Amino acid sequence: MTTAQADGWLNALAKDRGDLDRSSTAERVADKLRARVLDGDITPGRQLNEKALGEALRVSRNTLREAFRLLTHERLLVHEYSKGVFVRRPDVPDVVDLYAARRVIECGAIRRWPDVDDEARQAVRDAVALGLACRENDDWTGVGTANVKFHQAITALAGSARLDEEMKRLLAELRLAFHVMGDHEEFYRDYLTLNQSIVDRLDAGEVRQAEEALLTYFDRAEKHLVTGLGATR
Amino acid sequence: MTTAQADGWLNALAKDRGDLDRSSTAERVADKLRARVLDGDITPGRQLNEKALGEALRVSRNTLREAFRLLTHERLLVHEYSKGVFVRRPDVPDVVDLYAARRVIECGAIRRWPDVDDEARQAVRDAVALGLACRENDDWTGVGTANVKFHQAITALAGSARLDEEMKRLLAELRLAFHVMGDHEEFYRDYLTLNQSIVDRLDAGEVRQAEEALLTYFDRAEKHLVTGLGATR
DNA sequence: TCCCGTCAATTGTTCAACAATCTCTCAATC
DNA sequence: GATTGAGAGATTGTTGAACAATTGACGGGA
Repeated sequence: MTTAQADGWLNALAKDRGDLDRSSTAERVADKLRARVLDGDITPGRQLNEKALGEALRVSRNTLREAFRLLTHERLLVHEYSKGVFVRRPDVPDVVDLYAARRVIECGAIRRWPDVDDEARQAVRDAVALGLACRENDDWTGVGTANVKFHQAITALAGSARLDEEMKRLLAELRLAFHVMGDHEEFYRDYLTLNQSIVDRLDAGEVRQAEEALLTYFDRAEKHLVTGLGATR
Repeated sequence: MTTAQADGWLNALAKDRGDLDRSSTAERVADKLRARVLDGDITPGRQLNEKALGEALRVSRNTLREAFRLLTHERLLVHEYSKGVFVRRPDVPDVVDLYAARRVIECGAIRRWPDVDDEARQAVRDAVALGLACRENDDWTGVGTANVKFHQAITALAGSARLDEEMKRLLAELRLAFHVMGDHEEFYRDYLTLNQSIVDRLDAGEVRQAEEALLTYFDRAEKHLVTGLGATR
């Protein structure tokens, strides 16, 4: 047996284990593609050619196809048999589905507010503060990512890593929808103040009202996207 | 243009389109493996050897690896770099995480009861009825699957296909946990009566009480699994 | 205009090969 | 006896090539 002190070192090391986990080539390729897709560099609906992409990234077709599989399961790509993979292009039913899911998950999570530890709560407050700071500097991209952080922090209140993962996927998909209709960043202005009011109500112990405000946010954002997408067809 | 009658044929055919969608070999392989894993034929923790499995199923390693990717994303398998894939073996933190997610999703979904159409409600009632019928015949496996159907029907109240998919994954993972501790089917007896009371309260318009009963179910099931899993180490 | 082959391009699938990595065994050492 | 190190064998990671199957576009003919 080791000493208690040695155990402390071991535990500390165990925390860093993640850094040691090498990733496969397919995962690294997926990382690169994911970034391109989420930044809108590869526009929704566009096909990803296996041969061309494989040569550009210097990986074999097999490895590239593994990366495609990963991103398809993240719903960033869609796979049509014998046709290839395309960047997902969310439509109106998709958006409705996504917000139905968000309403359930985030409203369910926000109710846990009184029960969770303060670290989780602080993450929610920090996200709003970050958004305010970014607005101060007219950094609207920053406001957008802060908004994503806010909703991830809300989800984290539930205390489920699996739910956090799913929310990450849902938000990524919504980002695609924004790209389809051409990201009008000024809308974040409204959302930011709404987030602020949600936190205020939470801190005032008015969880029920905070949930209502959250639902208002969802209604507004959903309508925003639905009308925006409807105009593109 | 075709006649209205021809359009009727077309619409009828369009419904069968799903059957025509060929699935890739990898997906069919994944289907077979999924069934084996969920039935407990391949026990949690066991490694899946690429060469041996590929020869047994008569598919190439590449195709098999694609199937592995699919099941890994469904959380039925875990992939360790340079080591291979293993049947997931949920532990106590996994179970806690899973139930945290279920609490949020299913409680959020059940609140939609007053708003949803009757078809969705009937699915919930049918699942309970199916469970009762199976118990009548001492078909405890059937009671188990009816219980799964019940919770899927609850989730479906939210009206999000994405949420339904996620719940399917969560429940599959829980099935693995049951296999780890050795499925004691008699426990379903309690769950069935609890489900019954949930439906009764819903039909009485007592949504709030139904949610409480659901939470009771989660607490009991979680404790059941946690103690069961704790005993295995 | 519509129908129907033809053909090039792309994807689906398999195979073989080699590199990288892990695991097990067996000594050697302290 | 416990630990360390080297080496062999097995398994996975990745690639490139090959061929079959499918798609989509092009153009000829009615």
